[in-house]
Amino acid sequence: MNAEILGNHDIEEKEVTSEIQSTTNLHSASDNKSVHVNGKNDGKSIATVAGSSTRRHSTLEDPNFVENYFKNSRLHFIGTWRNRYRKRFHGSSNGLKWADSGQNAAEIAKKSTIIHIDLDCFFVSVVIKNRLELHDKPVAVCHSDNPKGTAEISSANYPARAYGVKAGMFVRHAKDLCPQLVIVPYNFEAYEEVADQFYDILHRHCRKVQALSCDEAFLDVSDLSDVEPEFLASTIRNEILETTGCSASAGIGGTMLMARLATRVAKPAGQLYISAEKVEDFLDQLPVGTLPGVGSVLKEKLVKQNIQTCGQLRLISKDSLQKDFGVKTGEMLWSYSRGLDLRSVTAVQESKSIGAEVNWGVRFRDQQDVQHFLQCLCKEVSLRLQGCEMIGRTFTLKIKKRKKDAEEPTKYMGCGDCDNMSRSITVPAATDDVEVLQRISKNLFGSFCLDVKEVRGVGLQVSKLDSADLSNKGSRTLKSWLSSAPASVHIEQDDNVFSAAVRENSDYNRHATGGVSRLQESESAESSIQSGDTNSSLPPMCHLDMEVLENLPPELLSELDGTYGGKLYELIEKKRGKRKINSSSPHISLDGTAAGIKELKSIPVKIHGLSTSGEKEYKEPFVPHSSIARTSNQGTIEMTDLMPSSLSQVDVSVLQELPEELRADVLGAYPAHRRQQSSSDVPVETCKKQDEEPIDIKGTENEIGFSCSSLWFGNPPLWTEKFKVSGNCTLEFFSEIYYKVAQSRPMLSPVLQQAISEIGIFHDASANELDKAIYDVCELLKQYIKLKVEGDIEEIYLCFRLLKRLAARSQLFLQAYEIMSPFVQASISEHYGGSLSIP
DNA sequence: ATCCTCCCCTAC
DNA sequence: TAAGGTAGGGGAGGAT
Repeated sequence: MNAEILGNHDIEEKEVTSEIQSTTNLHSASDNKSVHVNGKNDGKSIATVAGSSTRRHSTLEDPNFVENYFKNSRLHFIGTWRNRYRKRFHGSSNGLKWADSGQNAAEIAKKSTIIHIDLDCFFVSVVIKNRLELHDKPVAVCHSDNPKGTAEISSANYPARAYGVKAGMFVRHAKDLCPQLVIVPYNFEAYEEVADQFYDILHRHCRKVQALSCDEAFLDVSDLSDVEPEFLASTIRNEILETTGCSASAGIGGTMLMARLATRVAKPAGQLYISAEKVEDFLDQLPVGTLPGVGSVLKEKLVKQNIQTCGQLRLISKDSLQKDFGVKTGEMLWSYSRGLDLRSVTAVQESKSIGAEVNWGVRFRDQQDVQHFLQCLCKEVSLRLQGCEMIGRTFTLKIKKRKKDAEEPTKYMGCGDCDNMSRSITVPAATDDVEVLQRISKNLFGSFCLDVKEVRGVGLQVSKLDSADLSNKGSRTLKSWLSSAPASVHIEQDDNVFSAAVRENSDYNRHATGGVSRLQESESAESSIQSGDTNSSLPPMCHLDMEVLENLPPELLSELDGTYGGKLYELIEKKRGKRKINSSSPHISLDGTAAGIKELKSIPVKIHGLSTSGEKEYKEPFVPHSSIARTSNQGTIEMTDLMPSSLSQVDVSVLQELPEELRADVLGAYPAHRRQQSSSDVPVETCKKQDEEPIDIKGTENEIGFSCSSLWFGNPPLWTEKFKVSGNCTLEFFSEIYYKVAQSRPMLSPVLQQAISEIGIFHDASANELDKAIYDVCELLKQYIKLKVEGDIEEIYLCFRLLKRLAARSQLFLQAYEIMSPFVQASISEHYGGSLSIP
């Protein structure tokens, strides 16, 4: 596509070349399509006919807004075209893949011949290809023909362009320029069909085809020495015209850069070959803005330096360009201005991210609207991931928020002038699961602390992708981890953990206690937190403590905002505004919640997929980070929370300051996976008494092949007794430590940590005894891994880091560590399809 | 140095 | 009324 699309009206009318615009109601099954024109053009275009009076244009009125929106979005069509193409042609006999020729850059530059081919004003041409009577009339593609409207022209044919009609222009403006302009609606189905024909033809003539868009491709014809490139281009163009009814233009050159530049000149319905000798002349007077990669911003910068043409650009040294525009950009400018381009024609690359966003028609009244929208968006993203058979680990939520003084946008239902913000989180195991996406996006949204009425756009992007079939298991496990809960607890599937917990009072108190115990990770933690009376009503907003609010985890804050009818964020913003803060900065000034957000962003444990390696993504668990450890007088919290929305993001003292019912809500909102984890912190018998699903620690052989007997059974667990009488002083020592630090919290990590802090160097026993001790420790670890691998991988990670530290001081632990490392990897791999990296 | 996140810019 | 998406790349700046 060349560029006729886009163009942001509210800002400027930018010249664009692409032609892809779209049109259409075609796929929509809705019975109320609009029809703009019926083949007449008597100088008056025919107004849109709406079939139903209840057309819905915003998130406020249409529960299926997201879905419908994408069906009708031209930009969505363009944006997703590449994926459709990939599916259609990838692996087919057309063979998008070819072996690397192994040429070096210089050879490529010398010998290559590239053809760039591009359909002329694609979106218009396709729609009018069978309507000859329109061919010499000015025609544009647009959603609506209302001359007063703010519908955007998506593509205009050449007669229309002669009047100055351009893509991106509002219809009313276009009609000012050209009153007889004929408006035709999009026809996405036809675009797909023509694009398929187009690529069929290209593949028939050339093996090396790189698809740029539905109407634009590069062909590397260097190997086709028996065919004259110009003749080939002309053959292809003729075939395209005959088959599709649409004209195409072609550029031919020694590099992708020159081929593409040639096409611009060749349009419409022509072709141009730029030989090596003519490159310099061609570039000399070429405006810098014409170069690919130079958009409006860069062009402005260049023009400010009085650099208008490539000839002028060539006079600047590479160093200077790199200094002014960055290393890569400077290099690009330097090369392109000389016609140099080292890129080679390649098949579609692996995708690095998948996402969906909506910045039109987004209007929310309250938290509920937001949640519904996020749900739909997550569903969409999840489906796209599944469609590509990908899963991902990093989730980025993008928000458009009305600028402080921005008025209602000129464009109907547009986003207008907005501040953009984005936040991301990386989780340990990749997923495509819609529920996980929902939970995560909800948290991320909460972290922005927005007045929902100001939101004008929302997008969710998933990156750190992995192939779904490789890591299937990991995804399942992550899902079960996130959504699991003790059997007796009913968790709302509508992801409203908050209200579910409040309804279920008894469970809720119990979990609240579990939550507290989780918070008291340090030795001398004391708890004065108790659940409050949940029956009392919420305190008036004016009684809320701002600091307390701002330290709540984002999810909870957004929940609370909901219970206050969406007024809470407004209040916070207002107070914050008074305190100072440059809220006009697009660089988010959410410092009030920064603590929680920081936690959200850092994931201490990471499993990297089988295909990735060498990633570093760890947070040192022993270094207390963020305000939690800093401000808590309850001791240090060692591990950050794996998942968003954890109570561990909250300073305990903050909890204590909360009004009782809020505190109860906080504890009730404690996420499901944490509750389970917490309950597993409770001695096993206690769990049983409470009728919770007992943790399976009885002697079943698991898949990896060890007996999971009972070392961790009981409180204190059996191993402590066994170690106490082992006769090995190190083991005895561990047993003692357990009683000292872990009795209230039967976990291994505090024991290991304490061992590290109490002992400098371990005095290992004699060889004989040592073997026995190693065996005992390994057995203990094995059973512990089995116990924790599903529900608390962080704990395993932490233990192994500690173990590694112990290994430096003790032969016993060194060997245990070496023996257990492969074991823990196998276990992690089995459950998550990845490995645990212990730096 | 090298990584990461949060942007912005660009193409289509 | 109208459907301002999607994805890659790069730079700034901070963490390690």
